[in-house]
Amino acid sequence: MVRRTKAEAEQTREALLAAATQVFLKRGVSRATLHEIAHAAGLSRGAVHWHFRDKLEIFLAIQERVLLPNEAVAAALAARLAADPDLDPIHELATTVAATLRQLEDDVERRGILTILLLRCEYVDEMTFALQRQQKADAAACDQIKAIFRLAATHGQLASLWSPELAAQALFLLLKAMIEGWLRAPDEVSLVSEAVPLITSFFESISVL
Amino acid sequence: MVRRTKAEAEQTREALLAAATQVFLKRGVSRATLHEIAHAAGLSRGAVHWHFRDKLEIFLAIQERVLLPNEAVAAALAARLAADPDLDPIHELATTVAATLRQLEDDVERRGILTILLLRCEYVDEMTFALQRQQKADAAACDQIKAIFRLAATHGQLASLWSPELAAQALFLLLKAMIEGWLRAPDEVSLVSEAVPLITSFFESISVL
DNA sequence: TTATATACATACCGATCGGTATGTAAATAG
DNA sequence: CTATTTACATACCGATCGGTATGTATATAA
Repeated sequence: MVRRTKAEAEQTREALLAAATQVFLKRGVSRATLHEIAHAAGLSRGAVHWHFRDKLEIFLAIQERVLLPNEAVAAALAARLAADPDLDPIHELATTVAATLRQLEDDVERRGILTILLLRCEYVDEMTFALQRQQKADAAACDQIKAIFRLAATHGQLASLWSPELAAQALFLLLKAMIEGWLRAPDEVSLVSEAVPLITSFFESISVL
Repeated sequence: MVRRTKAEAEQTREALLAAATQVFLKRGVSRATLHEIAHAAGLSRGAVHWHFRDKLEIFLAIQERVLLPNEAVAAALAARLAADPDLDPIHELATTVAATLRQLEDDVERRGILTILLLRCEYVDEMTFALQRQQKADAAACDQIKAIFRLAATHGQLASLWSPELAAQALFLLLKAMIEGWLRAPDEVSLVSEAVPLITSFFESISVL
């Protein structure tokens, strides 16, 4: 067989990850075979074992390629507020949420990976590490949203019914559940058109008029 | 081996289902072996194959033993309102949600099964049927909650910001996400103490004062 | 009481899969 | 230009697992 250059080798590594994503999606992580992954990439198991120690390493490499939805919201929001600290925090939060949902809806690869994380993976033994990672990321994102709402509360923008922590928790949970519902119903539901009215009502409902 | 009476045979069937639940929880549905299940029940694979065609049949039998959380809320609520149609629908809904959460928190077996459905199962090939069943149950439950809020709206109890459908959807999603978060964090979180304040704020927030 | 069906346990078998050892041609280092 | 390493492909091997066939003692029907 022809030996490849370093650049070509990197390409085959990418091809293996892309193939593994498809195989994980179609067959689930457990049933996915190293041979299936190699074959889907037009390669042999030798290539797989050269680039990755085992299936877990492939899975983790794929997982690290995506931000969880709430993570993405928190990251985008932090970037915006860092660029212009005078922006209205709640307004920016609402805008960022909508923008993140719009981006997500069109990103087929991210949707695939998130589907794998949610519906094609059994979090057991070595895989529990992956779940812990997701939980930490979610907790961090929720904390960032809480900070935003605390800021909003000091500006008197939050209705008295909602503590900043409770409002953040609610938004976090709504986002999570909406996206999970979308991932569960392939092609039946439009994420943005279902989610935006709901978060709009939510933001109006927790805001001081 | 001693042949059992019909009643004893039914007991071993139950023992196999209980053992399978534990094995699914610890090892995930995919990795769970028929031998593991049999061994956990103190039996042999012969017993498993006598009572069940294959692992899928065991899984489906276990799945049918539980109501999904939102299903349980809808069912309990329907029973209450059937018994006394003059009850205040929103108040009963809030009460039923809290009661259902309380029940769920103490029911170790249900928690285990729900954990399997959420985190120990890859919904692929034959398993997609199980996911479809869950989706249908969720949709039905959401529809029942919508009906409650429509009723409340006709009584003028719903704040104008929230359409009955949107309010139902929001409650449905909040419940779902809270319970999923609880299932993901074994023993770290108390479901009731985290969830009740949130749904309380939610109900106050969507209600007309 | 006897025949049959039941409720399992045991044994065998073929398929599959991952790890590893090995082969090999080309890239790259010297 | 040669030696070595790289980037794979191929081959072998042992473990595992599910299906099935078979054994068997007892409950139950007649």
